[in-house]
Amino acid sequence: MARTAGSDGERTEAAIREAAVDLIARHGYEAVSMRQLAARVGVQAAALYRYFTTKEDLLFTLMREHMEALLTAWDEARPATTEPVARLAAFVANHIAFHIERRSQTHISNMELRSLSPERLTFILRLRTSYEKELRAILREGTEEGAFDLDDIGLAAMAVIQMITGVIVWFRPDERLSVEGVTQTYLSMTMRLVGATTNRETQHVHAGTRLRA
Amino acid sequence: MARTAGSDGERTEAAIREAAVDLIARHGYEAVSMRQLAARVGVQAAALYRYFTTKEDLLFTLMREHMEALLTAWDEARPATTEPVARLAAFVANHIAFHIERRSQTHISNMELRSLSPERLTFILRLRTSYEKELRAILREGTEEGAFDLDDIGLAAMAVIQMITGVIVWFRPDERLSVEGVTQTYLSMTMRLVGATTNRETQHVHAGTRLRA
DNA sequence: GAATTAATTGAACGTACGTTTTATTAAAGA
DNA sequence: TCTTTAATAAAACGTACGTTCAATTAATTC
Repeated sequence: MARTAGSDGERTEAAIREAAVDLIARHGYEAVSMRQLAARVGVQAAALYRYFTTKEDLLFTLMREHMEALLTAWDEARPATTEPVARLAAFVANHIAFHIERRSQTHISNMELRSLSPERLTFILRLRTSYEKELRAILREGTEEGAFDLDDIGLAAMAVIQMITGVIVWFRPDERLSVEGVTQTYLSMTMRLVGATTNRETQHVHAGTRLRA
Repeated sequence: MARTAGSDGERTEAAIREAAVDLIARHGYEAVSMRQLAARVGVQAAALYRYFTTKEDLLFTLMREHMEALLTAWDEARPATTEPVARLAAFVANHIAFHIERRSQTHISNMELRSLSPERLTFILRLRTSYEKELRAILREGTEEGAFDLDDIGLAAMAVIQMITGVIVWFRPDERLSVEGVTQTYLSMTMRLVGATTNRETQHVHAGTRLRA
């Protein structure tokens, strides 16, 4: 046997990615063998190496694309307004929507970092940091404007990220809760957490507005 | 060679546990080999099997004892009062103190669940659930009494747990922040999150949550 | 329709793993 | 002191892993 009838590189590569995301999210990177992955795709293990030079290269590709997609999603969802509460709400809503839609990829990006080589780990962490910076900027500027009430911006940012990312640990789309309902609840918890001034728009919003660095 | 001079079963077992916690937390369960672990202990791999029947048995033992220790710690820290804010504050403070003190074990219990057999996984998850029930009870009763303002108890409980467990992801004891400072900040974020009635009770909080020495 | 390129198979390589077995020595008990 | 028990080493077993290589067939190009 050799090349099979109807074989197509693009389709095979897509099938590999899809199967890898599912298997790795379910069993963990180290627990999934190349033979197991190949079997799921319907191909021999050797065929995988036409698309990814090593197993780690496959993992890295999945992670990089996930992180880049997250940054892109936020770039597109980012609101024009400078109003802190609206910006924070947009960030949280986008984060939750993205993570629910891509549960498996997120799980991988959170759990399998230690299987990356040092250079690749650094690369992924840089992407993650630049995403977290977005939240910190919102919280910092909102605090400066008096819309939020925070002592420690970095600490609050970590708390918010942990809280809203935690959704994927327990939330299942088919349950009593809708995505919208969960998002609403998390939005209100977030606003309380950061001490957002409620309902009435803050009068002094524009007083101290500055451009971000 | 055979039994070595000064060898002692109890000391060896303790050394195995200690080395295993450190190595597994650092590299992951699957990435740590029995030979690597044995080398760290200063012993041959075969010697490990005198203390743990399999590699998974070792992992399970570490996890079970960690979860039981967590429940015991809360049992001892549980305040006599029924005052909701004080109870919640005690829970959060104990949780953070415990998790900072046992970073590596917590990391293992959170990350390596999928390496357990189904029965053992169920066992560990049962312990975890019974711990989370404690928090839910506090939030439910506090809400009924009007001390908290929550729509969805279960959802709020998950959010709080995720937030306060997240401390171990980034907190390092030797940094600008002290354990006490971090605990205080998380306490106030938690109280806001659950919509606790403020100020008067807040002072009560501070009085009731002195950290155990 | 011949030549070239794309896609895959099947077999193999070397290595590392968890675990078992057997032998051997140290310590404890009689 | 002699016997028993505790603690370990050393070697081996079978297996599964990531990866490579050569051969082979399908699709595309000229």
